[in-house]
Amino acid sequence: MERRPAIDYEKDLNPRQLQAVTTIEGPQLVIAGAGTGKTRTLVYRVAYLVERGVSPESVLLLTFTRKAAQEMMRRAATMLDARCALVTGGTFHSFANLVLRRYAPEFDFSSRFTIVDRSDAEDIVNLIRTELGLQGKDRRFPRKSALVNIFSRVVNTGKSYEQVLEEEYPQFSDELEAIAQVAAAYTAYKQRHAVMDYDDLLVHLARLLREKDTVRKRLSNDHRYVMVDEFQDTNPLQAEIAYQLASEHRNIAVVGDDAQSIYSFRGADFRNIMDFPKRFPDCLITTLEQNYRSTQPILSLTNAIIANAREKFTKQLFSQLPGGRKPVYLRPAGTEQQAVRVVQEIRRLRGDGVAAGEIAVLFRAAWHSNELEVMLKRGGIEFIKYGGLKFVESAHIKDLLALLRVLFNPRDGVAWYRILLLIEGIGPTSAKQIIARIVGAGEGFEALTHKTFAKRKYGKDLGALRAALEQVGEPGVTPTTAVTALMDHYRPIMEQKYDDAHKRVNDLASLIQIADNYTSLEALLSDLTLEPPEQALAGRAAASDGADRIVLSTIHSAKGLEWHSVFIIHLVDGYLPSSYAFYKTDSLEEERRLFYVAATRAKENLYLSAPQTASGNSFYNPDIGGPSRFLHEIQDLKTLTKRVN
DNA sequence: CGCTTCTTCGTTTTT
DNA sequence: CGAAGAAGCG
Ligand SMILES: Nc1ncnc2c1ncn2[C@@H]1O[C@H](COP(=O)(O)OP(=O)(O)OP(=O)(O)O)[C@@H](O)[C@H]1O
Repeated sequence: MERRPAIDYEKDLNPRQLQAVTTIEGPQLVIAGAGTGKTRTLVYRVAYLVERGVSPESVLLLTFTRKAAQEMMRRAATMLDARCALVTGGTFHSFANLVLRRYAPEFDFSSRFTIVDRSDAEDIVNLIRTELGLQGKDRRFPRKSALVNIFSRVVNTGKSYEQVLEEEYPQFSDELEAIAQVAAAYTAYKQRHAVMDYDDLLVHLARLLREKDTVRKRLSNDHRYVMVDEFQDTNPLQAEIAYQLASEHRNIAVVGDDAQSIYSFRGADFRNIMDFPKRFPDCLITTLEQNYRSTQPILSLTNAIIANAREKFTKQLFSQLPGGRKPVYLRPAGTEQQAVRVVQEIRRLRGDGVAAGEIAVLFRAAWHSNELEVMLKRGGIEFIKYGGLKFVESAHIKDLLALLRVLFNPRDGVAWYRILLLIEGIGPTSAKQIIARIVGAGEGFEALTHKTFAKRKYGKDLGALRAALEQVGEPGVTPTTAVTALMDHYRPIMEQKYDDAHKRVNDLASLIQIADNYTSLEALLSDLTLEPPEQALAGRAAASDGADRIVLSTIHSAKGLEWHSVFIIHLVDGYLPSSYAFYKTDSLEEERRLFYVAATRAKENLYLSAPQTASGNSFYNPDIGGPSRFLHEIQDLKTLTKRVN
């Protein structure tokens, strides 16, 4: 076992952190501002537990976002010795997936379920909507994306359909009954076809814990120490899961910052964090005020940003890090000049020896970096972009994945639908008939060569499909073998379908690379949905993995991370805050917190860029105007920042 | 079934 | 403005 120097807890932690780390029994809440060492407290606590003989597998670390989960698990793994790499954890969704693979049969669900992403969910809902004949020319029925949104809102907020419709979709409140009907059919479909959407993972896990006492006891006893990072981002469903997991021992430590709550759109409420002490009146509450990430000039600005929030628990932070430069305030003439300016500044930082991986550009919405990306490419600067069209969302990858999915779960109706529509001569009607035989009549692959279909003009193609699937489907195939074989089947189809097939072939090849890291098809498929390679498609082929590159990220995805130098671009009313939030107080408050999260990512350098003119999304372009109101409202902006051209 | 043409509608963030 | 959906034709 690799030896690392013993941890000196008293040296590495301040007294309050130390108390939180060494209090290992019972409930506790750490509520503290950005960069005060909340995650550090958690990972030291992991080491402390393991050092005292707690088995690492019984320590469970959970959080909502993938990036924060990765960061948390990565930091935990570097502690103490190799044992710390064995702690369980990740996102709530990935944990739910693991548990449900084992316990789904408890509620009559197949363990070999596949996980559907948003676009699959929309496709299913669309099928149902057509089948139920709910669209009419004079009828204003929600489109598929709205329906899926509504369903998800209901699940994540715990509100009723009635309430969600009234509050968020008043234009559809007449359709309550029909919407509920679609929802019921959607649920039935998912059970019949053994598929779960993202929300189902949480719903089913919560239900399992709530209703199956023996399972709850067992899981709770398996995970004697439950810890949740970024607790302000958990919604009621996730909070319930955490509480149930701790039900047998009450060893639950949660850390969070109400000022960084930015996921209300999926049911998180920053006030929820205050429910913890209500539920556990005897809990230890730790607050932290010293920031160890940023220099004082940056902190003075971020304190000023959050000071304008209406409601907040956390206090002013201070830093003892030496030196530091004032945040730079840029006012480029337009968005193109902004991109040029940022590239220029990045070059300067690189010249000064700042590593590329220590530089990040943050923004509100994925498309805000489009211009900058062009400029960076032109300048030969490599970058990683988080957000935007992902590798697994491109049509050809989805096609190939559909083939893998039916191999793993032959009942997966959406996957079949996608595969069948690729065949010339098969449209929605034939596809449904064929699927009815495969799944409904339980015939499996054999249905593909059933005499009804064999004599139709696409009979030969169905036969070839069956042969391809059966050839791979031998027990014990490795994911690599499966992907390679199905790629041989799919490639000619792709070449016929897409003009730019020669480019797409590279992506299929990267899928083989990815598959190489897996030993089971289940793990490959689950990961590709739950933790897909999040790099946008564009950069994939060019960039060698692990290379040190500039990061472009949405603010949401930057949560929990830190960089030496951070740029926040498009600090313009209409972008940040998003014009969508202008007229809702709560949303505006959340937009401010978003700005706060972005600014608190910076260790040494912070650049704020507010272009003087910014054309919005061309058509829907209201109120995009001056610098962000969150800059305006800061009284001492002039002294807190350095204006540079 | 697969194609074209016309109309309508919503617009952000994540798993 | 662009995507989704309705409608119509061969
Ligand atoms: N007591 C300490 N001594 C030295 N460095 C510390 C201490 N506490 C935290 N740090 C460092 O400060 C930085 C921020 O810590 P950490 O990421 O744990 O904060 P956080 O509270 O989780 O922040 P956020 O809420 O913004 O994600 C890290 O680089 C961490 O190593």
